[in-house]
Amino acid sequence: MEGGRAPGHRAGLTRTAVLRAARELLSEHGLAGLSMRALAARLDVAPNALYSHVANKTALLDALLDDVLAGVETPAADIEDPAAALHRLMASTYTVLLDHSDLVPLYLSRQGAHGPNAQRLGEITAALLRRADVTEPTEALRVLIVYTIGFAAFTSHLPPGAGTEQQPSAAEMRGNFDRGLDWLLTGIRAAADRR
Amino acid sequence: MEGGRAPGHRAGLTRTAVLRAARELLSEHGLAGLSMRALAARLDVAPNALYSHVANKTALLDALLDDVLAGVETPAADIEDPAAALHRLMASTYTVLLDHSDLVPLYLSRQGAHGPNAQRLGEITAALLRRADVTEPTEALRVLIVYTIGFAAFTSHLPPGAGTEQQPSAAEMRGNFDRGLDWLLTGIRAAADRR
DNA sequence: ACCTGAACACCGTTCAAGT
DNA sequence: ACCTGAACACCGTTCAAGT
Repeated sequence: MEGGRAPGHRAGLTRTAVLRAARELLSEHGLAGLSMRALAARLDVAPNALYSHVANKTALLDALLDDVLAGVETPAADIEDPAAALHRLMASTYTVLLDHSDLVPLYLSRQGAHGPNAQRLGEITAALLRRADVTEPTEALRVLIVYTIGFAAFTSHLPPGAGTEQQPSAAEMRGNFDRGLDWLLTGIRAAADRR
Repeated sequence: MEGGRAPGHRAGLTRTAVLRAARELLSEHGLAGLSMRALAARLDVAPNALYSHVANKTALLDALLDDVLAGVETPAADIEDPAAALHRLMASTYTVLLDHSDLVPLYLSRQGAHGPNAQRLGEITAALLRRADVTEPTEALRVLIVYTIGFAAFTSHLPPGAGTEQQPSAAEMRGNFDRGLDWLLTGIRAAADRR
């Protein structure tokens, strides 16, 4: 009687609740811990009840992937220095991906997300590349995306105590990412200037 | 009596035979089809018999990963143009990875292979970077490896009939890879020249 | 419309026992 | 040393049935 939106005695499961529980399960137990059965158990529901709210596990994961990208910091459309803005945009993407490192392997196996957030980021990046007079903005966009997700995938799989030659620390990888991003953007602009 | 090396009536399983069967299973049914049970069935053996020859599934996959790298074409140690040799080496790696596209996701989740073949390739690449007067050969090496495996991972997951804006064809991806590799090597050399 | 019980067709791995 | 039978503790998904 006090405003609860579930009138009856049913579980009152929601798609939103399913996705939230999936995120919690993921951050607590990793990708391996996110099974449909574990998810159902956490929601006090039979495993197959989930299929009333998500088509299947793949669809659930796709929704999770696109949601994460909402956290990427995007520059204003009329920013002065498009080259610097490109660096910041990719760096922010890298940060956000690593904040959800359990999901990173999935970005790779699906070639990124494809929901509304992913689409928006792609358009912003393409616009910046055009404003930076890059001759092949479509190719450069793909290279930057692959580079960023690939690097995040490598970094996300580091074991907790790392710092050897074979297993660099996350901080070292971050440094490598930034340096490589500079090299890439330098090379892209050199090609544009040469035209 | 005619030279068979298995004297008795046992299966006569070998580590080599297990690995070979795993490669066959992989190329025929993909990574999802490579289960320990399917592998045992193909070898007419109980599932747990495999554990006499490989420690577990992870060890089996690690061996598979390093084996593939034996196919990468390496330049002579005294090649004239180290920059061009670097491009060819990474391009050959990309080709070899895509020839075994089912394994590519595994390279990522384990940050490359770590067997003898992987080690040898790493040393050759590092030597080329030093000969090209790159100021940070270790960082450049990691960036190149991540770039190559990352790109292969993207390409390897393309659905058979591809060619749209969202889903480029494998040929387009190959072009993107080469262009991006040029950009990267250009940026790396620009940093070296600037010093 | 949403949820349950039960089942189907699988996994990787371990253990005790045989030869 | 190598293999088997049997089991343990899981998976994702579907189907028929209930409310």
